[in-house]
Amino acid sequence: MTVFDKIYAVVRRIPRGKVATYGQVALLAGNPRWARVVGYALHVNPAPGEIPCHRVVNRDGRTAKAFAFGGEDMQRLLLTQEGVVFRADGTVDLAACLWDGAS
DNA sequence: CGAGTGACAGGAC
DNA sequence: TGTCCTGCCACTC
Repeated sequence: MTVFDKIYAVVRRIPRGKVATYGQVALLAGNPRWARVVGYALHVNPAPGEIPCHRVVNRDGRTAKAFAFGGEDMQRLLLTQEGVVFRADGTVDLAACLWDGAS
């Protein structure tokens, strides 16, 4: 069980309509210092159809610019379709849609 | 094997 | 309030 596997497992647990921050995923994966690794893990993203990487945003609720599976608009669209609330500035309303990790 | 880089976070200035 | 600097882990050159 590598760190990547843990990260993927956590990301896969993110329920539909909710989002998690890199720090949150890193913490659930076992170590809060793995935020960068989380980013790298999602960057390589071996299973785009299985790992909802679009549900992972930075601590500001802003989506990553270097998104590789369809662009920022695609990520925003996918999240919106799942019920995630976006603010006017294009950021996710973390106060309402942040995954608590209890699921 | 050593150095550099990266979808980040947190604390400091 | 906003921006800069550092720390961490894994991966590539």
